[in-house]
Amino acid sequence: MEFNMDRSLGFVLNKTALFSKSAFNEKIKGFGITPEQWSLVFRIVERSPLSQKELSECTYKDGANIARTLERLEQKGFVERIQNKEDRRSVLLYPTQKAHDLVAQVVPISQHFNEELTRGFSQTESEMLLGLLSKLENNLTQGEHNGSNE
Amino acid sequence: MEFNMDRSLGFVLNKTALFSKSAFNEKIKGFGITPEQWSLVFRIVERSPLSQKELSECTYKDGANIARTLERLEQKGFVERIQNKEDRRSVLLYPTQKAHDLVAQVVPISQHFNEELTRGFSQTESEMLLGLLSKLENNLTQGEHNGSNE
DNA sequence: TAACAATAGTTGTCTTGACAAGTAAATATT
DNA sequence: AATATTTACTTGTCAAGACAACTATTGTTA
Repeated sequence: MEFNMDRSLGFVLNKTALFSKSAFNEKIKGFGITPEQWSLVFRIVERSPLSQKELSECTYKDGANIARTLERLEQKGFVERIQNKEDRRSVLLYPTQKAHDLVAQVVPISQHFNEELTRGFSQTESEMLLGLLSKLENNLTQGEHNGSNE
Repeated sequence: MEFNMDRSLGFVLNKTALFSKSAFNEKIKGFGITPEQWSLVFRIVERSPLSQKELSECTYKDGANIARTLERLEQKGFVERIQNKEDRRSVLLYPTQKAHDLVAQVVPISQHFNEELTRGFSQTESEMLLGLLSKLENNLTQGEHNGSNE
């Protein structure tokens, strides 16, 4: 059947992403957050006040999952959710001091982690990898619009 | 705080992998399987008879998750689990005819999907991407052995 | 203005991943 | 041979992703 799964990009991509997430989780679990939670907290500190919809867009996550993860972050004291006066359907997200402290501590860890991921990479290789991943993503998101018959 | 999450490799990798998995899911959901289930069925057809442990190793998945996904695949009639006579702790996995038929149909779809992912890539770029991902994975799995102080 | 559609969030369900704890069988140790 | 350890698998729990159905609010339009 001549199909090599170990060289199948989808499979490799998924595997590598899981490895990477797991390794990053190791680095930050001491702070009481997961990698997904970290990405939300970072965005909120970076862009507050923003709505859940906006957070959903900039993290590429489903609104439903955002809602439930925010619930946990609120319980753990990283985020406050306040109803938007201008649009009472939406909620505005605010980071607590604890969130600011977290960002101050975890940003250097994230930076170091990224360096670890690309250990032994030339500057060109790092850029190339990001570039190819983004090109790949474009192929996918464009494929959503036109039919798949080509 | 000067940290660009959109150029953070871990974040980008995770996002791209999810996009890719979701797009592949679109292609195969008509067959009644998920991408993860597909990877198991393919390996079983490719390597049967094999144990859950061996399947776990070649798919890089947790034994517990393998067990539960196999349960679903068994219910759906893709796999049979038969106790190993030589080692009664372990189970040998056998594909059904339905699994063989599935592989015959989905392998071409997977191949085409991989081409779609790398649309507009030169041969060199495709190789480069796989190579860089594998280099990145090495950085992670080596990091498990020595300390993180370097 | 009343009916309708669109939007922001929430809740439910299923699948998967990570991880811990458990069982049963095989292997190693004494 | 009896005890301990390791191994293969199972089960439970939580976080998360995908997706559908739902509520409340806002926007549109007839």
